[in-house]
Amino acid sequence: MNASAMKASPTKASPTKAGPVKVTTRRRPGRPAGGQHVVNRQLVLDAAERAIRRDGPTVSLEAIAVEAGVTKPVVYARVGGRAEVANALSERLADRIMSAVFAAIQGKPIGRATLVSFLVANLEVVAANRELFLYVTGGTSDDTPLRTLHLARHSALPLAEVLANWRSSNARDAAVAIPWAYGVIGMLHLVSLWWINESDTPAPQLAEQLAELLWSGLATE
Amino acid sequence: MNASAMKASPTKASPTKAGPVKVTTRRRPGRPAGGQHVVNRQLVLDAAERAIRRDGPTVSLEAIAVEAGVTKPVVYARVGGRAEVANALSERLADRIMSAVFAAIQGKPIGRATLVSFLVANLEVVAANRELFLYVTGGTSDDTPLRTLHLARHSALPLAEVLANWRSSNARDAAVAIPWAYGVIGMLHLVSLWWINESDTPAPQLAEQLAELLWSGLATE
DNA sequence: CGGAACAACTTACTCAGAGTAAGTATTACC
DNA sequence: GGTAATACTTACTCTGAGTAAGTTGTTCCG
Repeated sequence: MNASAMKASPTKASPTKAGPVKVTTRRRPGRPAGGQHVVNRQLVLDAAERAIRRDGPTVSLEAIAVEAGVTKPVVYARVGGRAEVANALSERLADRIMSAVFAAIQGKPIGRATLVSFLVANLEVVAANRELFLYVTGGTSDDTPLRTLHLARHSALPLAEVLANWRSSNARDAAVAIPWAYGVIGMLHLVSLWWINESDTPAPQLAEQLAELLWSGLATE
Repeated sequence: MNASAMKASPTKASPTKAGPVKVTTRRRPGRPAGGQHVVNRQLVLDAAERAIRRDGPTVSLEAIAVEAGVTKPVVYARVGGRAEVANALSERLADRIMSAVFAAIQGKPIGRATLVSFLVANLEVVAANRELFLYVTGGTSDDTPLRTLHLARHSALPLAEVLANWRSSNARDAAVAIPWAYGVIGMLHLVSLWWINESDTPAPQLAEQLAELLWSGLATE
């Protein structure tokens, strides 16, 4: 389909000089006046997000470039190839999750209620960034598993630190912190994937179920 | 008949590889005698696994076909495109994991020791199928997240059934079985990914750490 | 026994998208 | 005003997925 290539261009820089068409027409070559980039890394990534939300996880870099109002080499200059775009967006999503999480549990002591807040915040951010989540966890790149790890690390390491401190202050072995953190993030990862695709359980209820597993464990007595 | 000279060329002697001269001679066209396929679905998938182990998760379908001693359209006829190859291999890996798991916990009652056996079996199969694991969890296809779900489902649903029965027999709510199953599988998924890439903790020790989380939960007292 | 029909392939293509080399317009500097 | 630097675009190459058309041997029927 070539339609996607020409989709986002509103006007093809019409030669009629009817007026100052300030639309997101593609920049002309040449060094700009301000000495600054017109479309910086931030804006490219914003455009990438928009394109992903619109076209799903299979958007091409070309489409992202068009959405940003530039051409492919500019995307390469600002952020890099497909893998690096995905990595950058991974970090964005991880940061977004971490902000929501810390906002949700700020000041609270570690306990079951805090755990539920943590889980709900996670689920809600994923739900609000569905296409982005699918993009960074799948996409079309070669290194997906490594990027999954990359994304996970951004969530897991802060969590591991919290866990390690907490365990230490309770006089318990802190060596479990890292595997536990990856475990919890992995749990959230797959449950989120299942949830946004095949379940309509409300987030708080799902969080309660997960909290029951994580807080009390499987043991019945 | 114009090209009697090129008839005898066994293969194109792949220019890039200097590997094993195993190169199975490609079949000539024509209906075979037995009326059966010479290279069936099973053999194609075997070849795919071999190619993945040799070339890593980025093998092309072409390379898989060559490894199988056939050409691309045969691969398409037997198993399908890249996504379907990956799905089929996902099921293979999931079955392999499930066999190991059931062999490990057969007959044992559900308890902490059984949980550890379950986890160790999982980790060991993943470690023994490292490249395959990376292929099915990453690969290069469009639908990776959905295939991840596909792979996970093959492990999660049997587990969910076990959990549901166990919860019911203990007079506890069985509705948590499905989210818990996805949670446990997701935990194993990401921990495995982290483990085979960045950790050298022995499998039994890692399994113990995870078991501590899953069995007793985070609660300290 | 001699075709027509068919089955199982291979060859050779199309198509899309990632990544890059070369060209062009604009500004800055001396 | 001319030269260098800069910020782009155009236009390419290259790889790999997926497919259409051709080729060779087998079977079935008269």
